[in-house]
Amino acid sequence: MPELAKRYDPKSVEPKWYARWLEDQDFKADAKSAKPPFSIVMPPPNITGVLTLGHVLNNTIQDILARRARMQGFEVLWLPGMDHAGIGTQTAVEKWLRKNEGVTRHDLGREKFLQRVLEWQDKHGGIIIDQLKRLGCSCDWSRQRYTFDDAYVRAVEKVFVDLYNKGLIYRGRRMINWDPAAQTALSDEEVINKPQKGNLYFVRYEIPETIMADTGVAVHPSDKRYVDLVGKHAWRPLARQKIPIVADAAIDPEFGTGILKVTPAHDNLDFEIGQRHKLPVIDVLHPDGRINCPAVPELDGLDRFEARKKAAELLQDRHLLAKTEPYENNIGFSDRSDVPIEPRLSEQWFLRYPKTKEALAVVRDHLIRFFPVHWEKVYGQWLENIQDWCISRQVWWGHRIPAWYPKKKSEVTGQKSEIYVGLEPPGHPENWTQEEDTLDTWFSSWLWAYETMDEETRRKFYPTSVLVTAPDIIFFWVARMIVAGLEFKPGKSERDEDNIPFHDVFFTGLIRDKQGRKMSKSLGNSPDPLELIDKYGADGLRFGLMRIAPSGQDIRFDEKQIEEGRNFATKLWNAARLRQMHRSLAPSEIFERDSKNFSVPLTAEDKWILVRLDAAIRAISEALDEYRFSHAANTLYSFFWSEFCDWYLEASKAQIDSTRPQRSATTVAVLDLIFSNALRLMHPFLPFLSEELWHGLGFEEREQKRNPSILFAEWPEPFSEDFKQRFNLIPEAEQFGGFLHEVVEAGRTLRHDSNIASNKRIRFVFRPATTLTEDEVVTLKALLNAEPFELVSRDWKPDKETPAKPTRLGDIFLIVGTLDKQAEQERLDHEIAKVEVELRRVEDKLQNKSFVDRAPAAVVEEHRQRQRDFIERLAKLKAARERLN
RNA sequence: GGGCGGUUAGCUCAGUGGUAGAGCGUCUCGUUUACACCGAGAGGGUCGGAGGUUCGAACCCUUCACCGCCCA
Repeated sequence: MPELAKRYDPKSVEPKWYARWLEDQDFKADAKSAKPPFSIVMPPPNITGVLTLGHVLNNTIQDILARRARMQGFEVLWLPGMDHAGIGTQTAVEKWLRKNEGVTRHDLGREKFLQRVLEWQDKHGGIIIDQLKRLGCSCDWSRQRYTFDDAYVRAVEKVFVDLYNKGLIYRGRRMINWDPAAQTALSDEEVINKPQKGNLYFVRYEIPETIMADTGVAVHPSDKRYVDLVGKHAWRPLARQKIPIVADAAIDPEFGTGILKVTPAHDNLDFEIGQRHKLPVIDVLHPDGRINCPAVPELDGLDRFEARKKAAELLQDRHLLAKTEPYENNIGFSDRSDVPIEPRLSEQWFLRYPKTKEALAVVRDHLIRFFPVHWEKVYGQWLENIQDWCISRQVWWGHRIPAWYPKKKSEVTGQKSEIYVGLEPPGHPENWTQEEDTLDTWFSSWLWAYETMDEETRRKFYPTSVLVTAPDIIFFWVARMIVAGLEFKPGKSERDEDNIPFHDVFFTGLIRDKQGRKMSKSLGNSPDPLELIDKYGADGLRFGLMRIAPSGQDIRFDEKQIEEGRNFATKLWNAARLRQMHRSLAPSEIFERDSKNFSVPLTAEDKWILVRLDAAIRAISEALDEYRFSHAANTLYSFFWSEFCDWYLEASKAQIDSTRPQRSATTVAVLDLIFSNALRLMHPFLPFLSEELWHGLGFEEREQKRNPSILFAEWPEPFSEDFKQRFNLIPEAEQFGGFLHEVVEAGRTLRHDSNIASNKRIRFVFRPATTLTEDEVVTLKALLNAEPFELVSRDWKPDKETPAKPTRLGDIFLIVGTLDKQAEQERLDHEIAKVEVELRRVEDKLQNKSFVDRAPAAVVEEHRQRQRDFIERLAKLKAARERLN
């Protein structure tokens, strides 16, 4: 084993190992393997996207799951890929073209424009894949997929054709959400409701710019004020015309005047009212949101928001506007372009969702488990109120809808639809025009869980084990994938459990900035993960992020926490260096010897750290089983740093120097056992550094026969009962270790309170209440930096001015020349006060008869023990205080 | 309006009925040959409010307040 460099440098470690893993094809999944399968499909990032902290969070979690599963002996497939992101990519390219060439996509025409998008994709696409590699993602890159792969496109088209033939996809003229900026229809899920301050125009001329499209006036049927008016007509003031007054139960008599003008073409509710009363539908908007109404020249051509003001003015001028009141209501905004959505009547393609009942059932019955579980309810509510999905987009960059319309109507005969839908274009293509629209990007990604796999891969790895995603796409993607799995049945049987896309879904939190704001490009509050990797290493970034990623909560990001991740990596590195300094001491195999009769005398510290390791293994495994990543990371952190480094490693220095060879050999063996387990526990979180140290400390030769990489080392298991018995690893051993540490802490407090620097050797006297072994004395001496460390008998009495502290193993005294009497008095008074408070609380409890009678005996005994401890401690403290007088 | 989270130390958060915790920050001391990206020590909280259940509540129940998210 070569000597480890003095300082940890991620840059010289991380690329080296990633290249090696790729070279050895360690991430490649073998569909023919006999091992049990574990699979994840990556939520595909956008082809032109760059790595964000959200990706880092999401993919680190997936990598942790994949790496741990590999160590647990699963055949692991982590399938990566990318999404074409229809509207997003098209908008980006359009923007670039407008800025740099001053042309629109319409100037270029469909074919040329798509050519430009492809060029753009080749130039900017796939950057994120390299970034994921820098993060350490152990994906099977040989299976990387794209929603525009030929086979994938074919699959999307086939699904469309099949659903059409089943009657689940249809074309219809309906109210849809129109995005005037992107100029396309959107699905309901792509509309975000935001409260907006607006004006309420009386009589409820809330949006006066579309007043020309009003085709009726409605009141509530039981509204006495207006009941006489029903059936009569009113004059529409702009584009003057007679319109009917109707009664409809949907009107809220309390709202405004209780009279509603009905604009069927531009409001969902109005459309429904219009349908009920057979009111005409007049569309007065251009697709880009400008008014289209030559009958009112003052408004025609104006933008919808300018038109609103102008229309109010016109009404005002004609004395038709009673009043305006400020008023707040929810306005739908486009998730894509963040402009207000315009409800609009339009001819679009829709999907009537199949298998909604089944989709509800598989989650309700926990065939699919959600983590955290409360997302089940959100999912259920969406499915129960589901509306048909508008799947067509007036966008060019996407999967073109495989539908054709006849050029001449006369050629069409019979009642059969005039539309041809099929995988292949119709015969005599010259007589047909293909549908211009493309499909919603989510209509392609809902097949992602299985269309990314070939037959053989699917047989082995579908359904996937777990999906890791952010909760904001629970409807867009998670729910629709479940529906797709149940409808298209890609599994090995017809049964639901073979067709669900995943068994578990883990929802991550959203990453927010320090102030709790969402990260966004416009706020510029999103740090570049690549810069963070440069600064702190990928391991540092991963570990730092995992420690603050609670399940089910949003995450407040603070770079400080990534710094802590880096610090932990450095701590690990340096601890390994300490072990390596003693590399002349051959690794011992005492823990591997199988004979039940074999045993070595372990010190209290040895036993203590081994019990703590056992607890850490247990806690980390349990936490990971429940997707509690921050809990696992924090357990690792405190075990390795606060327990192993702070106590055992320090104590081991004295033991390694022992003149008894067996003692130092045993210490080395314990050190190695801890390192071996800790490195393996850390590997999913810190893949690079754990691999580096696995080799640096020589574990690749000692523990692994088949594959030298830690990637395939065995995931640590809690100790067997046998093992614990053999080495006497019992709770009492752990407790005793804690008592020893209490002595050290007491001594250090005395030292500090007497202003003696920790590096100064000083005389301590210990008056034990129990027998200590030689090893324990050596340990105490070393940890206290005592010289000398004197053991005295029970009748030893300290000088008047000797600071003392009682502990459960005995009393410790610091021997100083002169004592700061006042400071010592203050210290003792403070401590006495604290113990008195504690004692009073325990005694109050014990004096409560119902507590003693009704609480479990063990709890009562525990309190009695505490009472005895406090009384003894108090007596000693008071005696020490007396001496000072 | 309906639903879901949250409210614990200055900050970020753990803590599923029995001694209130961690990291960071603060204060004091220290470069003892693993580590100053470090070590040692200290201070700091009536667990959002009010009721209730219980021998015992940060934790369970009811209710209120405030913050955030989703749906209508």
